[in-house]
Amino acid sequence: MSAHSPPVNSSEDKASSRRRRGAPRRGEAREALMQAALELVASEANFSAISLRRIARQAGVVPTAFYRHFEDLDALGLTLIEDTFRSLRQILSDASLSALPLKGLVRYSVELFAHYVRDNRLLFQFVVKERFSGTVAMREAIHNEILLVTNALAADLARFDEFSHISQDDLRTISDLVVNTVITLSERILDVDPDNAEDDALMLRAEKQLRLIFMGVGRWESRPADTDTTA
Amino acid sequence: MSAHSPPVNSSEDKASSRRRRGAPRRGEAREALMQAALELVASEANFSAISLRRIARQAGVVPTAFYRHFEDLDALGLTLIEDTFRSLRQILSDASLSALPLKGLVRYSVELFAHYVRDNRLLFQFVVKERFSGTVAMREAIHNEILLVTNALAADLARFDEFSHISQDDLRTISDLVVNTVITLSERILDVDPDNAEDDALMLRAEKQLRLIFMGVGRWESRPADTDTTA
DNA sequence: TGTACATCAGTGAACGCGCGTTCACTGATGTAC
DNA sequence: TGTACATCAGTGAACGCGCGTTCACTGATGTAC
Repeated sequence: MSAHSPPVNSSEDKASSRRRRGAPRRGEAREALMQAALELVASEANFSAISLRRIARQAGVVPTAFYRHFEDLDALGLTLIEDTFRSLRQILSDASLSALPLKGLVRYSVELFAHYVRDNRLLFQFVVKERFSGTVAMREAIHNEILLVTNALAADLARFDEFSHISQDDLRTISDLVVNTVITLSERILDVDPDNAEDDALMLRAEKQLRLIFMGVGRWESRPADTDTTA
Repeated sequence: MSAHSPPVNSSEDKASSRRRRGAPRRGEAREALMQAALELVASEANFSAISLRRIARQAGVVPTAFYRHFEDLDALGLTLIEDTFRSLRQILSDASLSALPLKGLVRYSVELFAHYVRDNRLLFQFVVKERFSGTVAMREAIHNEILLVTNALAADLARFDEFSHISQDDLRTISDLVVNTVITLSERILDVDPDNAEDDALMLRAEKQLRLIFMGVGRWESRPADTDTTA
């Protein structure tokens, strides 16, 4: 650009490079800020590395507008985590897994969960990144929500006759292993291109691992005997 | 402090609040910078949230000294990850697990690993925090190192007669599940006070989960038959 | 339906601060003789 | 052992920049009449 260019150009350039979307309509800024934070975290960094000003810019809003909706960045982060898990809890209770026959349950659950993770990519990417690196409040919130899911799974498992020989405590230990395996699956799905066929291989592996676990449960006694190969 | 205090005091205050340790001796600054980064990440944030200047201050060194040892912060981060895993690989190969009897191996491995994690708290806390939230280069480095450990475990398992009926591919799937379980154990140990007795409960749970997995392996066939409860 | 008014979401200027990086420098350490 | 010199780890001043937060403001929307 020559020094004689009319100033209006540089002003337009500045506006387009600093704002990713048109200014949101009145009342939509809160949603726009949350979406902007998710997009920035997913596309380049973690939450602690993006600034309030960058989020506002991405949302098409002036930095000070942020304070109309959130006290600070922490509050925004916690809201995103609450949103993710409120919606996950809904999905899981709608699915009412314990009403289904045990046969085929593993495949069905893995597919349900993988589908849900793909449908909520940005939210899950956020949670995965912040689970260990977020603020104490964010990490505790995530940890507690995962604990709720684990306990709910243990309660669901307790309703199957096949597991009646397992103690409550052992059912929680088993659920913990299952939940960790499913979390690992989500982390991997999120690491791969959205419509990559590799997803299928990841799901198959997780399925195999879960079936392996339930095979072990078949032989499990809550006071394991010496039949244990590695005791 | 009154307005009449001699200026020398404020100068001393400033020095002590800005420098955590005495200036390192010549040639020790590189180590001091790495240690400072680990301390800051462990005690308050993740790597992307701490600045070059904070690290230098914590190390007792002027900010520009940083450039004598690392090209930028990324280079420091990658060095810390390489260090962690070089040392972990050493431990694991020294332990030569495949030379031990299968009986008792789970307990022995869990204890070895937990001990090692506790002995290298800061390094592991760094890796756990950066595994998903670090730069692409850091995440890839960590991912690749974990893959190496998983493959080594699969190779070790292949040497046991007890697993001769399992295909190479399934051994990797099993090793993957084992490694993920052990990673989860480390994350939990690191989340708890260094000398907290809760560690024992965490180790017992991980041990149970691993024994459960190996019980499943006993029933596993590489082309699983209909005996599978949940197929 | 039309008008006056209150509310409050969004604005834009301004502030002081810590940041990463540059540069020319200093002075301790190791080496050659 | 003693001296002269080269190296280069560590220094300190300086820069321009984006940051979070404050403040007084504007003007669109919803409500009362």
